Amino acid sequence: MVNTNQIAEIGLLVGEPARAAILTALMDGQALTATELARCAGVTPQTASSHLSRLTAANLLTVQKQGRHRYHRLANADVAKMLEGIMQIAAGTTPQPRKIVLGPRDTALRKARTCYDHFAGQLGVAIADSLVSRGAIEFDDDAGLITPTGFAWLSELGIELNPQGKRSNRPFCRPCLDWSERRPHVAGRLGKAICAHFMERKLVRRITNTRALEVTPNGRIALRDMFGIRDF
Amino acid sequence: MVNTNQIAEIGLLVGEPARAAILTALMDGQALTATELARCAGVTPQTASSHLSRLTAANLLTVQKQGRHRYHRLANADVAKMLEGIMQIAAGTTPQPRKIVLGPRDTALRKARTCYDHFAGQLGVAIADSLVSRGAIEFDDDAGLITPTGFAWLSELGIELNPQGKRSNRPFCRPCLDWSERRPHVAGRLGKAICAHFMERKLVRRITNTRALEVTPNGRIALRDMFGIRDF
DNA sequence: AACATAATTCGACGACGATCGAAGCAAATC
DNA sequence: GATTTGCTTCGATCGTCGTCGAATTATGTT
Repeated sequence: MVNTNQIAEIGLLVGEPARAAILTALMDGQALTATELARCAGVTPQTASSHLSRLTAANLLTVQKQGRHRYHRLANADVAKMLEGIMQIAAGTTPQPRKIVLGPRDTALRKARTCYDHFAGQLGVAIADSLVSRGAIEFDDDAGLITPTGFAWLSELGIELNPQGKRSNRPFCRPCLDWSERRPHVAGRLGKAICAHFMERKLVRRITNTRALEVTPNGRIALRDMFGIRDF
Repeated sequence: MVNTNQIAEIGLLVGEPARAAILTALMDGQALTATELARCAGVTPQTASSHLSRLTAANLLTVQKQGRHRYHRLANADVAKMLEGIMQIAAGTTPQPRKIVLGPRDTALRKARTCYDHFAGQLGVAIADSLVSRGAIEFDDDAGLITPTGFAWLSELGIELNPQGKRSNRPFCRPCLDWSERRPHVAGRLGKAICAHFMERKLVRRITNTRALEVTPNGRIALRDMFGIRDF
């Protein structure tokens, strides 16, 4: 049984700016080294190290040794999902002052980024809209479903979903409310599959040191042909 | 755009045992007074008051004045969902020492309780299992769906769902992984509707001062007739 | 072997915040 | 009006934790 102390422990871990920065930096599913995380959290490596060991001890992160580097990543998708939930609330907390000018980095993040293992930002939302409008998926606040025709169509595009080993015989997908767009994008198995598809074929590429993504020329063509998205 | 400080702020709020206790006490959707919350968090009313004002300022709680009492409740279902997510992780954090003996209160909570607006515990899981086994709903890790036959059958039982005004034309429901049973129970609109149905007809009743529920004699009959659940 | 870099541990400092007593308000009851 | 009860504000105390400098360990490079 979960007691309140265990809950508070998790909250405490997230409730520290440096650690929150580390966790959000890892939200895109990448594995980063301790020093990289220190830099993006704005603290010294010693401090980051202490944070990382605490996060790892609590099973929020896992470490992978590779030479003299230690790569840190989120322990599993559930942790990402929890962080999503917190970000959802955090976004609504302070009606943040209407920013007049967005920094270029912010703009890039809004445009396209990864969210653990799937697309988010305007790109993520545009893909979701396209899938909904052509009846490939159906969305609700809490749930999503891939229609039979959608399943077949995605298959033709080369996006394979493997629902074997699943409790259900229908292919589900998960809507994830985008905190920048305030509209749902596709998460879950389908979101992961789409993201992987684009990554493998180098249709998108990570902008170094951010969670932001850049759509390559081939990617632009693919977005138009697959999803009818023209302005990327 | 959500920055890390906003996230840390939420974490900080949850990351304090007294506040975590307050939030979990409100997880069942009830509204409680400041002193009640103080007692169940194990702090003095002054301390609780300070916590409550912070939680309210952050829009995690809302207050409702009624005479000389101030009733506090979770601001919305999203907050409950966020807490669910945290509890999910908290449950997995420490492989808690295998409890040999459970206190009577724990047993009652495991047996049946509310989770914001729906059933949880053995009761919640049993109902979910029953719905799945008779094909009324289908579950996946992240999503759930009410089948057409399930929809009709629930209607006959007097459990009405109103999917009007919703984005989708299909009735979805949300699986919510039960932290005591480690299996999904029904949340979302359907979960709420079932819970309301049972509450209205006094088929279950709250055990005072806990989130635990008691099944009344009529409730036992209803559970058997509706869902084929015999051992409650 | 010597050196450079990644990462951790240790210790000390400083700040934030949780707590409760005392006092102050507000609303109901006598 | 006086009293009781629910709740909040203020102020002081005390712990905890985040931080970084210095030193240590580990790995890779020259």
